[in-house]
Amino acid sequence: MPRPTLWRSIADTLRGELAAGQYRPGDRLPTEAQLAARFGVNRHTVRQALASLAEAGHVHARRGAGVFVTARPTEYPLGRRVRFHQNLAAGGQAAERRMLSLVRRAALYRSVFPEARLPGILAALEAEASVTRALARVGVADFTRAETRLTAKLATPTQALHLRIRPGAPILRSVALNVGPGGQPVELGRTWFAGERVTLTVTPD
Amino acid sequence: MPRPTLWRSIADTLRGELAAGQYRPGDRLPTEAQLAARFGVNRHTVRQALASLAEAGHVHARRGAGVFVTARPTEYPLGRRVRFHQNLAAGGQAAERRMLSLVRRAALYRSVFPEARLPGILAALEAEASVTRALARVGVADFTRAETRLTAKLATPTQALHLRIRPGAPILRSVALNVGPGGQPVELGRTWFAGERVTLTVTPD
DNA sequence: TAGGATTTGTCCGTATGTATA
DNA sequence: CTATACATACGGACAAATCCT
Repeated sequence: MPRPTLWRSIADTLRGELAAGQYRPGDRLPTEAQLAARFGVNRHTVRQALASLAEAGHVHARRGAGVFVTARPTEYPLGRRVRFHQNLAAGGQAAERRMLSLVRRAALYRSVFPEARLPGILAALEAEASVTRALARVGVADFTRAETRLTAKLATPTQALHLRIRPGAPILRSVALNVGPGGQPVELGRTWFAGERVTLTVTPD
Repeated sequence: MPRPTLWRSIADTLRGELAAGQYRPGDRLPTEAQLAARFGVNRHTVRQALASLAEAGHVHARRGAGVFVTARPTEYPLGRRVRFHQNLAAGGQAAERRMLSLVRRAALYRSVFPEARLPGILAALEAEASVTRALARVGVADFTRAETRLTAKLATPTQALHLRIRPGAPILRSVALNVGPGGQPVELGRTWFAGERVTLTVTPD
């Protein structure tokens, strides 16, 4: 449990008001100065709270305009076409970059590879930053997800550190079995998602 | 394209040095004060640059210890080529029976039905114990899961009571949109699973 | 084991720039 | 053009965690 700080409690309060529907998607929040006056703190303290809400995808700020409630919480679709929703934040390319950076730190993974079946996979993994490219290097041109198991856990301190959430926060654990074209297992991947930031979306074909 | 700012250029410089291997995973960066002196800026400006690197998963700070290079960049493991299917509904296979049995002892339901589209659904729900049979009674012979959104949460005291877990335990929230044969929405079902007891399995068709 | 030095985290205040309304 | 509102950058002070003697 993280120590209660001013900006954290302010963020919690605002998040609660967002969840309660006090502000609806697209609404503009009070200005930073107004919020600072309301909570009796410096404007920078409010900014830190707003920054955490923006990081979680709940709001987004537009210079000169205000801080607006994000249309929808962060979603990650698991459908046949894995694409990021662009209507997430009404900002265009800036929103896209923010989304990508958000995703990049919203999950942890640990994979197990069958070295007996895939000679040279370890060297390939060291040479390539991408698992996909490493698999391609040892002859697995394509792979598909054969099974995914999902469960909810609490973040350990180590996981919280890497996911940039607080220890004990809810996380989503995914264990996925990826198989090659012939159905042979090529990777058993465990992934931990920051549950408060990520929503997995499953859609049938 | 973001305007070049001081903290951005500092972050770019540091990111370049990380990429160049000047600092290796696990290494400690110079202190904020040292970096501030090196770049000739205020400590807070360095902090903003470091925050952006931390957000991207490149470094992480430990109070009293320093700022360290992240062991492994947090790469998103779900590639765009990975296809997901979902087998939690519409099949009547063994997976569904297992699913239902799990649900019975470890999950809570709350459903929303479009009464305007389904006249008599409320009466049918009162008469039938099964949602499926209630829907059949008002003319929806079959329905499929159009979309499922999954996220991890913490159990509220009320949820904990019903799920027989402790408050604050991890739970898996599922929001499923069920549609009829014509694609019309027939049920929006929210389900909370006891995360420590339940594993959802997603398998291709 | 104790305590002081180091280092990051939080909070305040002020000033100025830049985009928006 | 003017006023508003967020963004950046400066500065100082203290708290909290860690490290080292």
